[in-house]
Amino acid sequence: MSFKSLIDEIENNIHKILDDMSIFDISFTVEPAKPGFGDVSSNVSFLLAKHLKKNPKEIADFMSETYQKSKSTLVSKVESHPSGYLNFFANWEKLNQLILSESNLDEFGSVDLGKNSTIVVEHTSVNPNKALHIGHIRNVVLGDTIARILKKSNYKVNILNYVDDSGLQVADIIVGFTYFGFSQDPPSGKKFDHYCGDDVYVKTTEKYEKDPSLEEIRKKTLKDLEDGNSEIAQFADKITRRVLESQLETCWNLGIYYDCLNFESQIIRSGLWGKIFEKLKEMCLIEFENEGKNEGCWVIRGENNEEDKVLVRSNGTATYIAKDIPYAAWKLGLLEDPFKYQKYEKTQPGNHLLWQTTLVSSNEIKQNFTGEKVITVIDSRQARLQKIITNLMSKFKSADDAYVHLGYESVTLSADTAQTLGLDTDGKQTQMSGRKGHYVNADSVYDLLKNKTIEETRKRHPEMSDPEIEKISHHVAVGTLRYEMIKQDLDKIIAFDLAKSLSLEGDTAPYIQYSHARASRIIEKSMRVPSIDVDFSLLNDKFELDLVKIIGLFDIYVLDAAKNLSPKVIARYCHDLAVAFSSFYEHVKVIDLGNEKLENSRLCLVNSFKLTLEKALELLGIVSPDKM
RNA sequence: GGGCUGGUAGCUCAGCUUGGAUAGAGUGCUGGACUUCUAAUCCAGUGGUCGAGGGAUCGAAGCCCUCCCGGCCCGCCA
Repeated sequence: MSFKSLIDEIENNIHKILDDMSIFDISFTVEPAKPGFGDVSSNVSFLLAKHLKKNPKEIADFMSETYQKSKSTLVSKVESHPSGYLNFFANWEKLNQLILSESNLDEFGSVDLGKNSTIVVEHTSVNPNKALHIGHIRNVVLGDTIARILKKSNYKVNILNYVDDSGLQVADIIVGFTYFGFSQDPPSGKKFDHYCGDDVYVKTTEKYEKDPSLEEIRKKTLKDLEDGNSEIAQFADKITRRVLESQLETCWNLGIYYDCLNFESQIIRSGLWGKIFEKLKEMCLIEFENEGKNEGCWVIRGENNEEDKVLVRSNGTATYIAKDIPYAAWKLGLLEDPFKYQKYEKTQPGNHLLWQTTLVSSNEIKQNFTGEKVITVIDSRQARLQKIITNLMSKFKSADDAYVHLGYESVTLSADTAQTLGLDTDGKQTQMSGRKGHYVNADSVYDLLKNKTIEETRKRHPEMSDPEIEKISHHVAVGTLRYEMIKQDLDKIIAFDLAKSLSLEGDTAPYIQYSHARASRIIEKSMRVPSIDVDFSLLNDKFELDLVKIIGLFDIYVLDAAKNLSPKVIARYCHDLAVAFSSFYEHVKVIDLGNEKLENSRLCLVNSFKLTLEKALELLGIVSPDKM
């Protein structure tokens, strides 16, 4: 609750006033005020202006006068602004106590949007034929952050990673291994996923371009992959699992964990498609074409001028999108589960239990990773296909929002970074391409960031041990990378620039983490345990109250982020918190004041800030170091 | 051609869902603050026809329409 308590009080009082006037159908806002306009503002006068045919200022005068008579515990003053706004000033002594006490609770910032319902978040889902590049990281970080925010909002979250182990991209590296003589062992020091992506995949696809006749081999390999008993499929399974393991190392290093790995090959072999196909026919969601260009195919009719989409070819085989339909339905729990479950071979850091589907027998008890709602994180280039699936699922589930495609714009290479990769893009940003080898590996960006941070940390702390520097630098590097991936809106392209991404100043994770380190240091140097049994009336200057206020807004932003599936809301909140604290830090001394009561009150505030920032950063998967 | 999407300060972006006060950050540039709880910081200044035009409104960056510019998608490929 916290700051929300103040808002609720005002909202209730205004409602009562309106009730007395017999006005019931007005949805006014009561929001945290802009700086310089009190603590909370309401636009109620503007809305009444229409209703009562008076000007907003007159109404605001009337409202503020009437409001004085209301029962107030957290409001100290109401003012009507000449513009027509109604501005409220808080009783800070009481609000300080309320906010700072609550911020000490573990569940501070939690909201109950989910009512403990189950939701599936699927993310990552990178073809297991290459290493993750910086574009994949946007997906991974976005998905992981959303999952964290939803957990904080009282959803039970099942996090899935869909492993497309039977597609064309996998076929390509298998062709490389079986026909072009690539060794199964990478050069020493190179991760297996990097080797498959940088060498086998890129060089194999180069060969196709020179010799189009190789297309036959490619097609045949792809077909063999779908038949689980073929030698090729078994070999591919071995290879893709090695790549997957390398990819997971990258994700785990960034603090990203999963609940279950789902394999496309198993979905294909499970026979789920056949069941869905029958259901689609029964429900008349697809049509058989007797003539025209799609003669002999089953299609989904296109909406608003869009082309029809073929689901089943005239030769009876299913297309790519058709494979996604049973999986989507499975995630929503609409199909009888054909899978058994095993623990993944490797343990995730922090002992987060990781399961995987299997079609062979398993001694483990049956698991359930489906959800009442499903969020699938895929970049917006797939928006059209995802829209088709969303439509189908809304028919199956009779709910419009059961299946959500969470789309986001891609990460491109800035002109400068493209140039360092040897590409001339005429001064423009350019799309990454795994096939062509035009990308920046996630692992290498992490390494660069970490090395730079090690250097910076060593400069500041010559006394620090190497393992400690290493640990701090890891958290800062991960934080920097994660923050860059979510701080802007999902519909903005990120033009990744290697040089600029190494900045550790300004609106970056290190700036935010640094504010936490400063707060920790104050507490450490005080040689005291912060308490909430302090005199809250002593916290009364602008820098102190600004900080209390923003601490109190945590749950409001969590709710906003969860409702709108918008992690950048939390990123901005963390930044705002850090700005408020940095400003406080420069202007307000906390220890060695010679006034123990005041020191204790300020220490309580510093500790509240520290605890709240830790919780907020945790939602972004960013660790808060005590020193840096 | 159709569908989706972006256009706000030199650059990168908030604000738009729910119209109202003075359009905010970061970065850049200029200047100032470290014997002090860590300068990965703070403070001040600089910088805006909110892509263009029209419409409804007492009131538009925001809503509606048209247009311009950029990006992505549109296979019986995956």
